[in-house]
Order: sequence, then structure tokens, then C-alpha cells
Amino acid sequence: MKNIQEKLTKNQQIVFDLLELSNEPLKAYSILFNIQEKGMKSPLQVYRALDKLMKLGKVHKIESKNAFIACKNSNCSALTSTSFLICEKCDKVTEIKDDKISAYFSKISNKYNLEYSKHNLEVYGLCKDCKNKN
Amino acid sequence: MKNIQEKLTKNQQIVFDLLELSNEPLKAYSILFNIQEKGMKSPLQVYRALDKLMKLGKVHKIESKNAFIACKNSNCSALTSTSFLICEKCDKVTEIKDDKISAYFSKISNKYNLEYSKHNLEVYGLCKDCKNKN
DNA sequence: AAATAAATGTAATAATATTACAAGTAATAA
DNA sequence: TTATTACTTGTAATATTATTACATTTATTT
Repeated sequence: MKNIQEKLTKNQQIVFDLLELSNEPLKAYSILFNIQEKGMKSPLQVYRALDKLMKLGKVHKIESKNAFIACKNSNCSALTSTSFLICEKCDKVTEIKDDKISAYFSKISNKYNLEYSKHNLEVYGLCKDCKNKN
Repeated sequence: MKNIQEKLTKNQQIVFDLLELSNEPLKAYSILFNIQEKGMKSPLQVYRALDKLMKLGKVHKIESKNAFIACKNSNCSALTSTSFLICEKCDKVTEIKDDKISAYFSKISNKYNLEYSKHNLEVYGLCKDCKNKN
């Protein structure tokens, strides 16, 4: 009766390991090229692993980049909703886990007669490191 | 010295007219199939028109759907930032033009050492009409 | 009228993602 | 244990979304 998978399968683990080591979001085919040596040959294998990892909340997709990122929050509740801060220059991503944001969107939704279910937020800007480099 | 285009070109107008009449966001190839009779034959023509319309702020892209929507706000300032409420059932989209949201994201960004530049927000839920139908 | 910038037409191709089907593996039930 | 079920894998093919390259035309500015 458990609905939380405890152990990743081989392919899922390979994809997750790669994403976890990466400093920026990776695209599906970039993931594929990076792990072909480990036996994953087809796009579908990558997409299947990503789908599962996303369902588990261990990986999120950044829609405006068609790219994927490992969730740093150990027990991410964001199985569906995500909020990211993204540096336009270096692509560094910070995930916000603040529940206040969901509450805020829920309130706004109500105002517009929408029953809030989930959200996807991508904020772009310049991170401190990149700002200092100028 | 004007940087605001006043009149759309033929192709831009065709694409914009279609989007404006649509009740839900349209995908690029769906746009293409809908206007082939009017002489636009290739994807590139559609994408070029969309690019221009987006730069003018007259059309926005909904990233999580790879779909495009005409902006209903007559003078949309959202040339880059957008906030949408989307019904999961009927796909109806409401665009929020509230500046408070940008200010809110800007504040959050500061907290995380990011200098806010723009954002993309997609909130999903159930609209009133769809809720009542159940 | 000449020069420049913007838009168009067409073909080809790149990048992103899914469908279909056959087979294997793991977990649970009988 | 074996049968059943659910989940995962492998492989090929294909669908969907988006861009590059190049020649030409139209519109705007000088």
C-alpha cells in the first residue's frame, strides 16, 4: 500500500545522478549524450526515467527551457508545483520551496474564479555572482 | 524614432486575427493548418509572425503548453513577463496584468540575491464554469 | 533614387517528445 | 511455489516543435 518508491531503477538512477551533479538544467538529449556510455541508447529511455523522477518529485522540468533539474530539497513536496529563480547569464537555478507562494497564488486564483491546483513559476534575473563580474 | 510598430504586416495580421478569435491557446502548427488557405504555407512563416507579435506584446507564449495566445490587454506592458491562470479542463486562459505580482517576485528575488528581470507564471486550476458542470 | 532595414518564400534540417510493440524483471497473491 | 499483476526495459519508428540558410521582395529612411 505504499505509493512512494524507495529505490530507483538502474536507468532512473543514472539519469538522476547526472542531474544531481550538474550545475545547470540539462536538456533531454544532452542527458542522453552524456549517458550513452552507460547503456542508455534511446531518447525514450531518458524520457521514461525523467517522467518517473518527476512523478517522484526528485526532478523538475523548467518549461521555458525544456530542461530538467534535480530537486535539492530532500523531501520535495513539489510533485506538481514549482518555483524557480534563474540567472539569465549563468543559468544557475534556485528552487523556492516556500509554501507562502502557493497560498498567494491560491488567493489570486480565487479572485479570478479559479480553484487553484498547481503552478509553474520561472523568475529570471541576474544572480549576485554574475552581477559582480560586470 | 518610433520603436512601436503601428501596423501589422499581412502575415502578422493573419496570425493575430486567428489567435484573437480563439478561445484557447493555439499551437504553432495548429495555427499553420488553420491559415494555409490564406497563403501561409510554412512553419517558419508562422514562427516569424509569432516572434514579432510577441516582441510587440500582442501575443504571449504559454511555455508549459507550447502554445500561443493573443493578449487581451489593449496596451500590454508584458513584453517579457506574463502571468496566466489556466483551466485544466477547458484550457481557458486568464491573463493577469497586476503589477503587484512583479513587485512580489522582485522582493522574493532580492531575498535570494537575484536581480529581478522578468517572469513567467502559469497557474493551473479549475474554472468556475467547469466546476459547476460536475 | 539610393541605401538600409524589415518581411517574405521555400527548402532543408535540427531539436524535442511520443506511439507501438515485444520482452524482461520485480512484487504480490493464490 | 507458481500464477498474476504491475512496472520497467529495449528497439524502431514517427510525431511534434522550432531553427538555419539563402534568395527575393517590400517598406522605410537618407
